[in-house]
Amino acid sequence: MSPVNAPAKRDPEAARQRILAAALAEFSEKGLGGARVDVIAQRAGVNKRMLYHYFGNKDDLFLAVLELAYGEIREAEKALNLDDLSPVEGMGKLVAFTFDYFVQAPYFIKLLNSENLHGARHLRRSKAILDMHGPVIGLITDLLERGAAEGVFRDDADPVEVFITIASVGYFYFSNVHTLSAIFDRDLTSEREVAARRAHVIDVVLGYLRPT
Amino acid sequence: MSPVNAPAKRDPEAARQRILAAALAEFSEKGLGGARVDVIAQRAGVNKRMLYHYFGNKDDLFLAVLELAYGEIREAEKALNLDDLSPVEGMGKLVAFTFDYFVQAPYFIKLLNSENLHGARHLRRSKAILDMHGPVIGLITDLLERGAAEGVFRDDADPVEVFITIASVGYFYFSNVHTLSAIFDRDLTSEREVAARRAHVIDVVLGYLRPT
DNA sequence: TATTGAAGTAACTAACTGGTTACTTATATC
DNA sequence: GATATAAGTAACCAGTTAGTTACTTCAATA
Repeated sequence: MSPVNAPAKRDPEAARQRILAAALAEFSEKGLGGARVDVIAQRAGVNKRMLYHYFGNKDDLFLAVLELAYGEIREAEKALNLDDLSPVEGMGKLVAFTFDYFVQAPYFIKLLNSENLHGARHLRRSKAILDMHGPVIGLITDLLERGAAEGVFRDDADPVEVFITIASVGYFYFSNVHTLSAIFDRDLTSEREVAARRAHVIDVVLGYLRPT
Repeated sequence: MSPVNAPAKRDPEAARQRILAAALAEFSEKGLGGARVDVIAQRAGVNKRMLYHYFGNKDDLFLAVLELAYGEIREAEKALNLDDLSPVEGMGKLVAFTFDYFVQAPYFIKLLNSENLHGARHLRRSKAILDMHGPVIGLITDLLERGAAEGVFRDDADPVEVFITIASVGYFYFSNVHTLSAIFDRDLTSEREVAARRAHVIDVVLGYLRPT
C-alpha cells in the first residue's frame, strides 16, 4: 500500500541512469583508457559491482555511453525540419545546428576521439549506431539537389563529403581548443571567439556551395 | 685506436633518438594514458631506467615527442615557397600540403588529440612550440591580402580562421576515419576515398575564398 | 693512467586497476 | 506468506604501473 510517489527503496532504472551519466562524464573527461571504473561507481553513488551487474564490463559500458551520445545528436537532427526552408536557409540552419550542438554537448567530441583512438571497435559492434546515419545524409542530399536545381548551389557537391566538412569545421575547433588557444595565445573558448568561429563556418560552407 | 666508423659501444645520442622514436610510436598508438613506459623502453631496446635518465618522466618524454612532431610540420611548411605563386595557386598548394602532411605523418593527429584531452598542459610549457606558429599565419595573411588586392579572393577572410579551417577539413577526416568508415560502411582509408577527399577540401577552401 | 661523471642494468616497490567472490536484502508474483 | 530472482554490499585478488634503489661499466680528459 505504498504511495505511488514514494521514493522506491530500490530503483534499478534510476541506478542505471546514474551509472550512465557518471560514465559519460568520466569517459569524456579522461578517455576510455584514463577513466576509472571505481571513480564512475563513486560518481554514480553505487557499488562498483553494479556497473558489472548492469553493463557487463568497462567496454560495454563505454559502448552504452556511445550509443546514448550518438542517439541524442541524430534525434535532435531529425527535429530540424529543413524541408520548409530554402536550400540556402536550410543549409545554414544545419551548419549552425551542428556547430551549436558541439557547444551544448562537448562530451560528444571527447567520446568520439576516444572511440577513434581505439579504431571504432565498440561502435562497429552497435547496429543501433550504424543504422542511425541515413537520415542526415538524406537531409543533405535533398538540400543539395534542391539548391542545384534552383541554381543557388554548385552541382558537383557530394553529400557525404559535405557532411564530413560541416562536421569538421566545428568539431576540430572544439576538439583542439586547448592547443589552438595556447598557440595563438587567445582564449578560443570565449563567447566572442566562439561566435566568430560560428559565423565563419557558415560562411565557409555556404561560400563553397555557391554555383561555379 | 678504434676505427672512426666502428659502432660505438655506447652511443648516447643514438639511444636518445631510439627512445624518442619508440615513444612517438607508442604515444600515438595508445595515447598518453594508454602508452606504457615499459613498452617504450622495450621498443627502443634500452633499459627503462634510461627513459628517466634522458627525459625525467613520462610527461616530459611526451612533451619532447610533441616538440619533435610540431617542429617537423612547421619546418616543412617553411620550405613551401608560396611567394612565387599566384594567390589561388599558393592557397591550393598550402591546402594540399596540409592534407598530404596528415597522410604522411598520421602520428601528428594522434598526439594532438592526446594533448587536447589533457588540456594542452604539456604544450603550454613549451616556448619552442608556442613560438613556432607565426610563420604559417604570415603565409596565409600574405596570400589573402594579395588575393583580395587582385580581386580573386573575398576580402573579409580572417587568416587565423582560414588556418583553422584548412587544418579542420583534413584533420577531422583522418582523426575520425574509423568511426566515419564504420558509419558510412565504406573504407575511407582507401587511396580512392583519400584522393576524393583531397580534391574536395581544396574545392572547399578555394570555393569559399571566391570574391563575394 | 687515474679519475670522474655519464651510460647502463636488474630487481624492487607502493599504489593502483578491472573484475570477482561470497554474501545479504528487497520485492514482485503465485 | 513462501519463494525465486533481481538489486545491492564489502572485501578481496592477481596483474599492472610509473618510478626508484643500489649497483656496475665505459670512455673522455686532466
